[in-house]
Amino acid sequence: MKKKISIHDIAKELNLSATTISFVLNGKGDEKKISEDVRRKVSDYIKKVGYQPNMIAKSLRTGKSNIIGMLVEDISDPFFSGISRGIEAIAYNHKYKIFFASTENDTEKTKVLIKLFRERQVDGYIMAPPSGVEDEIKALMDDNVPVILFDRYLPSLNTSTVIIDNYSGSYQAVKHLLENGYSNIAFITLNSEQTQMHARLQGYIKAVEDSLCDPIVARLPYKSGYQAGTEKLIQEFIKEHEKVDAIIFATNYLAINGLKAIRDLGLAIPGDIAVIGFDDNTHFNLFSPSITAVAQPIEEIAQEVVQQLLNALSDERESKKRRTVTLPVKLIVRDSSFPKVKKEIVHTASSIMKNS
Amino acid sequence: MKKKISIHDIAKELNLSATTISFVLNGKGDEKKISEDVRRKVSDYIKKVGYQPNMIAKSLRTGKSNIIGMLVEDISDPFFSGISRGIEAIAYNHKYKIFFASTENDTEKTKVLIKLFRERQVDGYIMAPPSGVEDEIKALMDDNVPVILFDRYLPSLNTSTVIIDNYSGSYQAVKHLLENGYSNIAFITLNSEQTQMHARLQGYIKAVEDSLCDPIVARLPYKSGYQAGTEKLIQEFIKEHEKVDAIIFATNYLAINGLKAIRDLGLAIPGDIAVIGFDDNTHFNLFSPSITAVAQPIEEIAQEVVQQLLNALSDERESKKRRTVTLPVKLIVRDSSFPKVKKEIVHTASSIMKNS
DNA sequence: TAGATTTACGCTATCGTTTTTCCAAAACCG
DNA sequence: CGGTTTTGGAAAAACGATAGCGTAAATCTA
Repeated sequence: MKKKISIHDIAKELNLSATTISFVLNGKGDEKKISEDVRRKVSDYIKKVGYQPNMIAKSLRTGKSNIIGMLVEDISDPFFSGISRGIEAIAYNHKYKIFFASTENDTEKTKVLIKLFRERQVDGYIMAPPSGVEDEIKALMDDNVPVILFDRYLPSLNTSTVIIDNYSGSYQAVKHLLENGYSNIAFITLNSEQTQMHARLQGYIKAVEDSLCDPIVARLPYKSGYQAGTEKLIQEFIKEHEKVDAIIFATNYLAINGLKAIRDLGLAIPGDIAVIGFDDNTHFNLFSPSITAVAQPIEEIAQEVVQQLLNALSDERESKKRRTVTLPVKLIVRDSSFPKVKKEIVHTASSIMKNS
Repeated sequence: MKKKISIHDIAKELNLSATTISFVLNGKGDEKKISEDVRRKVSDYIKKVGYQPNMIAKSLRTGKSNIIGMLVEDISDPFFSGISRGIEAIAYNHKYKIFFASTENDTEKTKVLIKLFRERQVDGYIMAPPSGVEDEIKALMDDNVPVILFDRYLPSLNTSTVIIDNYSGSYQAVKHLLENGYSNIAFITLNSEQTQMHARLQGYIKAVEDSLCDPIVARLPYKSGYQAGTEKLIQEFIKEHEKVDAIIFATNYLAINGLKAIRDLGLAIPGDIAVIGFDDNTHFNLFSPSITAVAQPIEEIAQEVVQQLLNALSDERESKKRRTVTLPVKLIVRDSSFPKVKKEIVHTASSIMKNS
């Protein structure tokens, strides 16, 4: 590896002190009254030899790394990778780099990751945390390191948070199905106490109860591991609940497996079962039928998260303030929740025929 | 921010020298003959106060950052995020962290990113490079910094590379379609000279010519920006080529837009047009019909890339060797390329009827 | 028991910056 | 012209850890 050129090499070459080079480099020429002459000499030389400052040394000295640590559940999940993309782009414009890592929702792994990030002196954190890392996050905040949570939060902690209106998302979904003539609406979720999952469930329950119906809920094990397992479980659930005419899936992962399950059972959507997914997917409108979904505002989440973090980063006082922003969701109506009406008529007709 | 505890603080507290602490910390106790007694004292104290070494200082001193820079086209693209996920996981086990960034296939942005990474003394690079960054990559290699390319390579550069057998992928796709009775097979690709796109096109052309057919190729502008634009272009292409009975899309992005185009034209798959996508997608088997695709071995690519990089990183000599690994692809046959035979018969029958 | 060897650490320079303090010379001021 | 400011920059001390020597004390050797 070729010897990299340092600020001292430049100083020596130009018969100046490292201090002066540093000032010029950092645009403190005015403040520190460096003559135009020297400034130009320095800039020219730097350009000529292609000098690149050593950020590591800089970080060591200043205590700032200009790195943001981002912990998500799974970087290859479309929701998280979409948000990551947005965040990376904005951060890049503000001279921040992002360290991404996947927690896999594993508390221990997350702790290790936080430790790793701390060792690297990351300036701020963006996380979709698993439960069980409250102490670590608390420690960060106690040390005045900005932390922004998104997607979910930790109830016992007062943090800055960007979430979406999960409750309303489910509520809207149920209402929509009811309006379209579905009356036995099931909710398939994960057996998780994470806040976003909880809110989605509560929104569903409230909406169903408001309509004087009974909630029908399936809570699938969280770490089922194999997709096949999830699909099987959903199939069983559907078979055990014959009268269910609509299902809301609480996550994208569940929706995909649910669609497989429904397909493999030979059922029609929305003829036999209407479907709504939570968290939209680029491909949902290509499915046959296209899939109705509660869409999360990916772009806005990314923007809001970064904005909050940058604020906290730039202003000590600001970082003390903790605010929770709740972004609205949007129900994207497609064919999988098409009004049941027509179907009903046919149905009724055939029933009549049978009954007569 | 609370004052962080340093190795010297520990030394002072325990009446030892920083050196000793460092040795214990780095497991050089044996080599440097540190007594069990001292070792325990140090470890205990470290655990007690929760000391965390400052990687930045360490990096400055050692010249190694234990960071790998990874440049992909778009971190939110399923292909790239899938690979990133795999790479991150493996690297994590080897104490390496990854810096991800999206190049957006923009040469200038890529150059800036490489510069940014260099400033941070990144130990090694993994890239799916746009064209035009040959000089920067050359400079890295000249400085003995390991670089592994994947997905595509730069013909003018002798680098370590992990790619897939794009040529064979297209070839197999064409053969498969021919076997299933399709004879007017079009290829829709991007107007890009990137190696992977080029190989895919060549494989298609060779296969078509081997079968004494004429290639029918659409090269869509690379940066069409809007999806809608791409879809429109594909629609026009289809309308202009009535006899085409099968299309191979050279990328996932094209396949998705192509499917939309076909749907919006009211054409049936595979009845009117059979479809094969290059690069499989989790959702392709949920589409109706399910979509045949050439699948890339995501896991293997990630593994191979990291393995090569780790080798180069651990062994100076190894890093001089440049090898290109070509991984096989796999044609996943689904319904969108279902044999045309039956249809043909019906067709013929109806033709006869019409003609008679 | 003198000298050699081994054991168990310590000293200090160093990595490349930034930052605080300091200083000579020039400029200004009445 | 003596003293005060201003100008333009230098010197040196961090930042936190590591590495190359160095060395005192303990143990061994003959």
